[in-house]
Amino acid sequence: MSEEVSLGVLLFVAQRAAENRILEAVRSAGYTDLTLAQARIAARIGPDGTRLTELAEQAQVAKQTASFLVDQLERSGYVERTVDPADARARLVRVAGRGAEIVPIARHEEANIEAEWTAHLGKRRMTQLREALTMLRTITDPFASPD
Amino acid sequence: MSEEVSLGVLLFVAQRAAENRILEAVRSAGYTDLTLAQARIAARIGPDGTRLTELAEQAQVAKQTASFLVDQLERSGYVERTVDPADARARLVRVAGRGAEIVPIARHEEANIEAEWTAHLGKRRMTQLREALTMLRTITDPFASPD
DNA sequence: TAATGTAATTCGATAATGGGACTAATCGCA
DNA sequence: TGCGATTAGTCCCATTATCGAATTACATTA
Repeated sequence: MSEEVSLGVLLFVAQRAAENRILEAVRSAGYTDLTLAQARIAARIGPDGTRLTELAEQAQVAKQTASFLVDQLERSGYVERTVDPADARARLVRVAGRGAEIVPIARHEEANIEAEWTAHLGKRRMTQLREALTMLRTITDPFASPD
Repeated sequence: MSEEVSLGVLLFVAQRAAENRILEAVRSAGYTDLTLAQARIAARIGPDGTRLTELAEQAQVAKQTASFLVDQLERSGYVERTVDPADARARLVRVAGRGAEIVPIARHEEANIEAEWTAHLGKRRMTQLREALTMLRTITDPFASPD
Protein backbone atom coordinates (compact mmCIF):
# COMPACT_ATOMS: atom_id res chain seq x y z
CA MET A 1 0.00 0.00 0.00
CA SER A 2 2.93 2.33 0.75
CA GLU A 3 0.54 4.55 2.68
CA GLU A 4 1.85 8.05 3.35
CA VAL A 5 2.14 8.37 7.10
CA SER A 6 1.00 11.80 8.15
CA LEU A 7 3.40 14.17 9.79
CA GLY A 8 1.06 14.49 12.73
CA VAL A 9 1.17 10.79 13.41
CA LEU A 10 4.94 10.68 13.04
CA LEU A 11 5.30 13.47 15.56
CA PHE A 12 2.84 11.83 17.90
CA VAL A 13 4.69 8.53 17.89
CA ALA A 14 8.07 10.09 18.59
CA GLN A 15 6.74 12.46 21.18
CA ARG A 16 4.92 9.78 23.11
CA ALA A 17 7.85 7.42 22.94
CA ALA A 18 10.14 9.97 24.56
CA GLU A 19 7.55 11.00 27.12
CA ASN A 20 6.72 7.45 28.11
CA ARG A 21 10.32 6.46 28.50
CA ILE A 22 11.11 9.33 30.80
CA LEU A 23 8.01 8.86 32.91
CA GLU A 24 8.73 5.16 33.13
CA ALA A 25 12.29 5.84 34.25
CA VAL A 26 11.09 8.13 37.01
CA ARG A 27 8.45 5.68 38.13
CA SER A 28 10.90 2.80 38.14
CA ALA A 29 13.05 4.83 40.48
CA GLY A 30 10.23 4.66 42.99
CA TYR A 31 8.22 7.78 42.21
CA THR A 32 5.13 5.80 41.33
CA ASP A 33 2.63 8.46 42.26
CA LEU A 34 3.59 10.83 39.47
CA THR A 35 0.99 10.94 36.71
CA LEU A 36 1.53 11.85 33.07
CA ALA A 37 -0.42 15.07 33.33
CA GLN A 38 1.53 16.10 36.43
CA ALA A 39 4.81 15.25 34.74
CA ARG A 40 3.95 17.38 31.74
CA ILE A 41 3.50 20.37 33.98
CA ALA A 42 6.56 19.63 36.09
CA ALA A 43 8.74 19.23 33.02
CA ARG A 44 8.11 22.84 32.10
CA ILE A 45 9.25 24.43 35.32
CA GLY A 46 12.35 26.49 34.70
CA PRO A 47 15.43 26.59 36.95
CA ASP A 48 14.25 29.80 38.61
CA GLY A 49 10.62 28.85 38.85
CA THR A 50 7.82 29.47 36.40
CA ARG A 51 4.46 31.14 36.69
CA LEU A 52 1.35 29.08 36.66
CA THR A 53 -0.06 30.79 33.63
CA GLU A 54 3.09 30.09 31.71
CA LEU A 55 3.03 26.45 32.71
CA ALA A 56 -0.54 26.26 31.50
CA GLU A 57 0.35 27.80 28.18
CA GLN A 58 3.37 25.60 27.62
CA ALA A 59 1.59 22.41 28.53
CA GLN A 60 -1.46 23.57 26.60
CA VAL A 61 -4.01 23.21 29.34
CA ALA A 62 -6.33 25.73 30.97
CA LYS A 63 -5.17 27.70 33.99
CA GLN A 64 -7.50 25.74 36.27
CA THR A 65 -6.03 22.49 35.07
CA ALA A 66 -2.49 23.66 35.68
CA SER A 67 -3.53 24.92 39.11
CA PHE A 68 -5.14 21.58 39.91
CA LEU A 69 -2.04 19.66 38.83
CA VAL A 70 0.33 21.96 40.70
CA ASP A 71 -1.80 21.42 43.80
CA GLN A 72 -1.14 17.71 43.51
CA LEU A 73 2.54 18.15 42.78
CA GLU A 74 2.77 20.37 45.83
CA ARG A 75 0.94 17.94 48.07
CA SER A 76 3.21 15.13 46.85
CA GLY A 77 6.25 17.22 47.65
CA TYR A 78 7.53 17.72 44.12
CA VAL A 79 7.14 21.48 43.85
CA GLU A 80 6.36 24.54 45.91
CA ARG A 81 4.65 27.84 45.27
CA THR A 82 6.70 30.89 46.13
CA VAL A 83 6.06 34.58 45.73
CA ASP A 84 7.08 36.30 42.55
CA PRO A 85 9.17 39.33 43.51
CA ALA A 86 8.30 40.95 40.22
CA ASP A 87 4.54 40.81 40.61
CA ALA A 88 2.55 40.37 43.78
CA ARG A 89 -0.37 38.83 41.92
CA ALA A 90 1.77 36.04 40.55
CA ARG A 91 3.46 33.13 42.25
CA LEU A 92 6.41 31.16 41.05
CA VAL A 93 6.14 27.41 40.92
CA ARG A 94 9.50 25.91 41.80
CA VAL A 95 10.94 22.44 41.84
CA ALA A 96 11.39 21.39 45.46
CA GLY A 97 12.00 18.36 47.67
CA ARG A 98 11.22 15.17 45.81
CA GLY A 99 11.07 17.17 42.62
CA ALA A 100 14.77 17.88 42.86
CA GLU A 101 15.38 14.15 43.10
CA ILE A 102 13.62 13.29 39.87
CA VAL A 103 15.18 15.99 37.72
CA PRO A 104 18.49 14.14 37.29
CA ILE A 105 16.64 10.91 36.64
CA ALA A 106 14.62 12.52 33.87
CA ARG A 107 17.66 14.23 32.43
CA HIS A 108 19.57 11.00 32.42
CA GLU A 109 16.84 9.10 30.63
CA GLU A 110 16.55 11.91 28.16
CA ALA A 111 20.25 11.56 27.41
CA ASN A 112 19.75 7.83 26.94
CA ILE A 113 17.01 8.47 24.43
CA GLU A 114 19.11 10.93 22.52
CA ALA A 115 21.97 8.48 22.42
CA GLU A 116 19.74 5.70 21.10
CA TRP A 117 18.11 7.87 18.54
CA THR A 118 21.47 9.13 17.41
CA ALA A 119 22.72 5.58 17.09
CA HIS A 120 19.73 4.75 14.95
CA LEU A 121 19.64 7.85 12.78
CA GLY A 122 23.28 8.77 12.68
CA LYS A 123 24.69 11.92 14.14
CA ARG A 124 23.91 14.01 11.13
CA ARG A 125 20.24 13.19 10.82
CA MET A 126 19.80 13.62 14.53
CA THR A 127 21.25 17.11 14.33
CA GLN A 128 19.01 17.89 11.42
CA LEU A 129 15.98 16.65 13.34
CA ARG A 130 16.69 18.90 16.27
CA GLU A 131 17.43 21.78 13.98
CA ALA A 132 14.23 21.43 12.01
CA LEU A 133 12.09 21.15 15.15
CA THR A 134 13.80 24.13 16.72
CA MET A 135 13.21 26.24 13.65
CA LEU A 136 9.59 25.19 13.57
CA ARG A 137 9.04 26.63 17.01
CA THR A 138 9.00 30.13 15.62
CA ILE A 139 5.84 29.35 13.66
CA THR A 140 4.26 26.71 15.89
CA ASP A 141 4.89 27.96 19.39
CA PRO A 142 3.14 31.23 20.16
CA PHE A 143 4.77 31.28 23.59
CA ALA A 144 8.29 30.50 22.49
CA SER A 145 10.81 32.37 24.54
CA PRO A 146 13.30 34.24 22.39
CA ASP A 147 16.54 32.33 22.00
CA MET B 1 20.29 31.81 28.99
CA SER B 2 20.53 29.75 25.77
CA GLU B 3 18.73 26.94 27.54
CA GLU B 4 18.85 23.63 25.65
CA VAL B 5 15.29 22.84 24.74
CA SER B 6 14.60 19.18 25.23
CA LEU B 7 13.70 17.02 22.32
CA GLY B 8 10.54 15.96 24.08
CA VAL B 9 9.32 19.51 24.32
CA LEU B 10 10.23 20.25 20.71
CA LEU B 11 8.24 17.25 19.58
CA PHE B 12 5.34 18.18 21.80
CA VAL B 13 5.13 21.69 20.42
CA ALA B 14 5.19 20.59 16.80
CA GLN B 15 2.79 17.72 17.37
CA ARG B 16 0.25 19.85 19.17
CA ALA B 17 0.51 22.62 16.62
CA ALA B 18 -0.37 20.26 13.80
CA GLU B 19 -3.09 18.55 15.77
CA ASN B 20 -4.72 21.78 16.88
CA ARG B 21 -4.72 23.26 13.42
CA ILE B 22 -6.43 20.25 11.90
CA LEU B 23 -9.02 20.00 14.65
CA GLU B 24 -9.67 23.70 14.38
CA ALA B 25 -10.14 23.45 10.62
CA VAL B 26 -12.68 20.66 11.05
CA ARG B 27 -14.53 22.53 13.76
CA SER B 28 -14.60 25.72 11.74
CA ALA B 29 -16.28 23.76 8.98
CA GLY B 30 -19.17 23.19 11.36
CA TYR B 31 -18.24 19.93 13.04
CA THR B 32 -18.11 21.51 16.46
CA ASP B 33 -19.00 18.42 18.42
CA LEU B 34 -15.77 16.58 17.64
CA THR B 35 -13.44 16.42 20.63
CA LEU B 36 -9.67 16.07 20.57
CA ALA B 37 -9.72 12.58 22.02
CA GLN B 38 -12.31 11.48 19.48
CA ALA B 39 -10.33 13.01 16.65
CA ARG B 40 -7.19 11.18 17.72
CA ILE B 41 -9.01 7.90 17.40
CA ALA B 42 -10.75 8.82 14.16
CA ALA B 43 -7.48 9.93 12.57
CA ARG B 44 -6.14 6.42 12.88
CA ILE B 45 -8.90 4.62 11.02
CA GLY B 46 -7.54 3.14 7.82
CA PRO B 47 -9.29 3.21 4.43
CA ASP B 48 -10.60 -0.32 4.89
CA GLY B 49 -11.50 0.05 8.52
CA THR B 50 -9.44 -0.68 11.58
CA ARG B 51 -9.96 -2.87 14.60
CA LEU B 52 -10.67 -1.30 17.92
CA THR B 53 -7.63 -2.85 19.56
CA GLU B 54 -5.42 -1.42 16.88
CA LEU B 55 -6.94 2.01 17.25
CA ALA B 56 -6.29 1.82 20.97
CA GLU B 57 -2.68 0.85 20.44
CA GLN B 58 -2.02 3.54 17.87
CA ALA B 59 -3.65 6.28 19.88
CA GLN B 60 -2.02 4.92 23.04
CA VAL B 61 -5.12 4.54 25.12
CA ALA B 62 -6.68 1.50 26.78
CA LYS B 63 -9.16 -0.61 24.85
CA GLN B 64 -12.00 0.62 27.01
CA THR B 65 -11.14 4.21 26.23
CA ALA B 66 -11.06 3.53 22.52
CA SER B 67 -14.38 1.71 22.81
CA PHE B 68 -15.88 4.64 24.69
CA LEU B 69 -14.67 7.13 22.10
CA VAL B 70 -15.82 5.02 19.16
CA ASP B 71 -19.24 4.86 20.81
CA GLN B 72 -19.39 8.62 20.71
CA LEU B 73 -18.09 8.85 17.17
CA GLU B 74 -20.71 6.34 16.14
CA ARG B 75 -23.52 8.15 17.89
CA SER B 76 -22.43 11.40 16.25
CA GLY B 77 -22.46 9.71 12.85
CA TYR B 78 -18.76 9.87 12.12
CA VAL B 79 -18.00 6.15 12.06
CA GLU B 80 -19.67 2.78 12.07
CA ARG B 81 -18.82 -0.63 13.41
CA THR B 82 -18.91 -3.41 10.87
CA VAL B 83 -18.12 -7.09 11.09
CA ASP B 84 -14.61 -8.23 10.42
CA PRO B 85 -14.81 -11.00 7.82
CA ALA B 86 -11.49 -12.37 9.04
CA ASP B 87 -12.51 -12.80 12.68
CA ALA B 88 -15.99 -12.96 14.15
CA ARG B 89 -14.76 -11.70 17.51
CA ALA B 90 -13.46 -8.50 16.00
CA ARG B 91 -15.28 -5.62 14.43
CA LEU B 92 -13.96 -3.11 11.99
CA VAL B 93 -14.40 0.54 12.75
CA ARG B 94 -14.99 2.42 9.53
CA VAL B 95 -15.34 6.03 8.56
CA ALA B 96 -18.97 6.68 7.65
CA GLY B 97 -21.48 9.45 7.10
CA ARG B 98 -20.23 12.70 8.55
CA GLY B 99 -16.84 11.11 8.98
CA ALA B 100 -16.44 10.94 5.23
CA GLU B 101 -17.12 14.66 5.07
CA ILE B 102 -14.35 15.64 7.44
CA VAL B 103 -11.61 13.48 5.91
CA PRO B 104 -10.98 15.84 2.99
CA ILE B 105 -11.10 18.83 5.32
CA ALA B 106 -8.46 17.28 7.54
CA ARG B 107 -6.33 16.24 4.60
CA HIS B 108 -6.53 19.69 3.14
CA GLU B 109 -5.44 21.37 6.34
CA GLU B 110 -2.66 18.87 6.68
CA ALA B 111 -1.45 19.86 3.23
CA ASN B 112 -1.60 23.50 4.28
CA ILE B 113 0.54 22.78 7.30
CA GLU B 114 3.09 20.91 5.23
CA ALA B 115 3.24 23.76 2.79
CA GLU B 116 3.78 26.31 5.52
CA TRP B 117 6.37 24.27 7.27
CA THR B 118 8.16 23.67 4.00
CA ALA B 119 8.12 27.39 3.28
CA HIS B 120 9.65 28.02 6.67
CA LEU B 121 12.23 25.25 6.73
CA GLY B 122 12.99 24.91 3.07
CA LYS B 123 12.25 21.84 1.04
CA ARG B 124 15.39 20.07 2.05
CA ARG B 125 15.03 20.35 5.79
CA MET B 126 11.39 19.40 5.55
CA THR B 127 12.31 16.23 3.73
CA GLN B 128 14.96 15.50 6.31
CA LEU B 129 12.46 16.01 9.11
CA ARG B 130 10.03 13.55 7.64
CA GLU B 131 12.81 11.11 6.92
CA ALA B 132 14.20 11.22 10.43
CA LEU B 133 10.79 10.78 12.03
CA THR B 134 9.95 7.92 9.72
CA MET B 135 13.18 6.15 10.54
CA LEU B 136 12.56 6.65 14.23
CA ARG B 137 9.33 4.73 14.00
CA THR B 138 11.19 1.48 13.82
CA ILE B 139 12.51 2.01 17.33
CA THR B 140 9.72 4.06 18.84
CA ASP B 141 6.58 2.49 17.48
CA PRO B 142 6.02 -1.06 18.63
CA PHE B 143 2.96 -1.30 16.42
CA ALA B 144 4.45 0.17 13.30
CA SER B 145 3.14 -1.50 10.20
CA PRO B 146 5.94 -2.59 7.90
CA ASP B 147 6.58 -0.10 5.12
C1' DT C 1 -12.60 -31.29 22.57
C1' DA C 2 -10.62 -29.20 26.42
C1' DA C 3 -7.50 -25.53 27.60
C1' DT C 4 -5.68 -21.32 26.47
C1' DG C 5 -5.61 -16.99 24.22
C1' DT C 6 -7.72 -12.89 21.99
C1' DA C 7 -11.44 -9.06 20.63
C1' DA C 8 -14.57 -6.42 22.45
C1' DT C 9 -17.84 -4.79 25.98
C1' DT C 10 -19.70 -3.52 30.57
C1' DC C 11 -19.33 -1.69 35.19
C1' DG C 12 -17.42 1.32 38.33
C1' DA C 13 -14.01 4.39 40.15
C1' DT C 14 -10.75 8.08 39.40
C1' DA C 15 -8.17 11.59 36.87
C1' DA C 16 -8.12 15.41 33.93
C1' DT C 17 -10.07 19.32 31.75
C1' DG C 18 -12.42 23.56 30.98
C1' DG C 19 -16.40 27.23 31.60
C1' DG C 20 -17.72 30.87 34.43
C1' DA C 21 -17.41 33.78 38.20
C1' DC C 22 -14.48 35.93 41.62
C1' DT C 23 -10.48 38.40 44.25
C1' DA C 24 -6.41 40.82 44.34
C1' DA C 25 -2.88 43.27 42.15
C1' DT C 26 -1.02 45.84 38.26
C1' DC C 27 -1.10 48.66 34.18
C1' DG C 28 -2.31 52.39 31.11
C1' DC C 29 -3.79 56.60 30.04
C1' DA C 30 -6.80 60.77 30.28
C1' DT D 1 -3.16 60.91 40.20
C1' DG D 2 -6.78 58.17 39.89
C1' DC D 3 -9.92 55.02 37.73
C1' DG D 4 -11.21 51.67 34.27
C1' DA D 5 -9.22 47.80 31.90
C1' DT D 6 -6.17 43.96 32.23
C1' DT D 7 -3.80 40.12 34.31
C1' DA D 8 -2.58 36.20 37.82
C1' DG D 9 -4.50 32.99 40.26
C1' DT D 10 -8.31 30.51 42.67
C1' DC D 11 -12.91 28.37 43.59
C1' DC D 12 -16.93 25.84 42.30
C1' DC D 13 -18.87 22.65 39.31
C1' DA D 14 -20.10 19.90 35.29
C1' DT D 15 -18.22 17.12 31.80
C1' DT D 16 -14.87 14.29 29.44
C1' DA D 17 -11.33 10.99 29.38
C1' DT D 18 -9.04 7.18 31.23
C1' DC D 19 -8.15 2.74 33.12
C1' DG D 20 -8.63 -1.74 36.28
C1' DA D 21 -11.21 -5.73 36.64
C1' DA D 22 -14.46 -8.89 35.27
C1' DT D 23 -17.30 -10.86 31.40
C1' DT D 24 -18.81 -12.73 26.88
C1' DA D 25 -17.96 -14.55 22.55
C1' DC D 26 -15.06 -16.46 19.32
C1' DA D 27 -10.32 -18.65 17.86
C1' DT D 28 -6.42 -21.41 18.18
C1' DT D 29 -3.85 -25.21 19.53
C1' DA D 30 -2.38 -29.20 21.84
